[in-house]
Amino acid sequence: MHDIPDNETRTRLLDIAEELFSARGYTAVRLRDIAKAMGMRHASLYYYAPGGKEGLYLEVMERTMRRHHVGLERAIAEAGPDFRAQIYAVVDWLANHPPLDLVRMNQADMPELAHAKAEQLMALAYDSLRLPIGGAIRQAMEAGHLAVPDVDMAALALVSLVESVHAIPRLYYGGNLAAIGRQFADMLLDGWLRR
Amino acid sequence: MHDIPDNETRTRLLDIAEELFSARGYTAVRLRDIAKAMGMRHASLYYYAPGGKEGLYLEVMERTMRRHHVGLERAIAEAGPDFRAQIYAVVDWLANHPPLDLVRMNQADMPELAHAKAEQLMALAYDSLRLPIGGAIRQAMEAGHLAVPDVDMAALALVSLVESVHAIPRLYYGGNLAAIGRQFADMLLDGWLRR
DNA sequence: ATTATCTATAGATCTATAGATAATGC
DNA sequence: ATTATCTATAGATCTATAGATAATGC
Repeated sequence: MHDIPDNETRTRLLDIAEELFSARGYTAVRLRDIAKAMGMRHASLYYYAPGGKEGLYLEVMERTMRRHHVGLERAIAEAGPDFRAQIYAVVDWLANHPPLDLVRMNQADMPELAHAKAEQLMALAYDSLRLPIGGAIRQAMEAGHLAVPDVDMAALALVSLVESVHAIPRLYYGGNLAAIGRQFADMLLDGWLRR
Repeated sequence: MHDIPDNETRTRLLDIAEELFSARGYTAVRLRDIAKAMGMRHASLYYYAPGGKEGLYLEVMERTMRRHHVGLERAIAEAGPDFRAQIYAVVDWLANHPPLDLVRMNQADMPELAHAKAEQLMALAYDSLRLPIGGAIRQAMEAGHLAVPDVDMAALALVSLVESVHAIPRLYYGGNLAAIGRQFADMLLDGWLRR
């Protein structure tokens, strides 16, 4: 068996696979689709991804989640001490990456994978979002700026709410996902009710 | 060609197909899965659904959305005048029906269907949620109880937020989806920030 | 000799159709 | 005669593998 190359073409494969898997999920993406976007025959994908479709999906999604972990951590750190600025940094980060549909992953993608691998991936996914965002929330809680019933749930709620911009038909918005994401985040921060 | 029967078996088919399509989406559900849950051979499904997989999906999801429209309308009406009670009624309604993943529908399911049918279904989906929930929001706005930047967006945000309970691993919660849904809705109504 | 592709194809799986069969209803 | 299933199978599509081929590197 050949060594798996670690070059530009391979990262391009991971990027393209990420884009497709993130948007459409495990089953709806065919190796053909990935190959077409790569400009090669689907058989050639096995040169870069000997683990086949399942191996590629797992590798790609793990990479996605690790990137989110460090990226969110950094985005929050660079946003300074203001909580809303930190949340906007989270929104901008999420809006500038492929959609992250945790419901679909949980309900549709995971059942197609080996059980142990699936559990491991979902645990990584939750940690990658929970830890950075939860950290920011916890800090603001301790400073007395906000009150949420459960920090982890709140972090998950923010992600789900922001990601729901991908459910808005393209016609409806000007294409600026981050702007709508911030609007959604504002609703969550300020609340609907007048006081 | 035979007439399509309109009996108990057929509604059972629609119910089972709804459960599976709603949870896992168009491509991840095989006619075999539906047949297995029905306790028949997959070829027999064509007796009740001559439109095949695509026809069945469209019919089932249209039925789902129409049911949501009238069901939400009624649930809100029966909740009385208090806005939070109306929102809880929405949460309870959504929590007691199969998951509704608009991002997955938009990004993964629709591209698999005939374009015109897909557009029609998504329009129906948005209207079915927007009209009842948006109605309740608008009324509370006019009464001066709340302020949201965009009523339709707010309605979509609520649905997405509540449906995200389906992203929580079963282990984590006690199984009471509606309770977590209410907790999420409270976050949106009251806001995270202290004032 | 190694690297990065391709063609060809096996094998599995899926949707869909044709036609047989058993049970029920007139 | 109608209704509700089934078996068998065609045809399409998907993943995966084997082995050929061309280009590049030593």
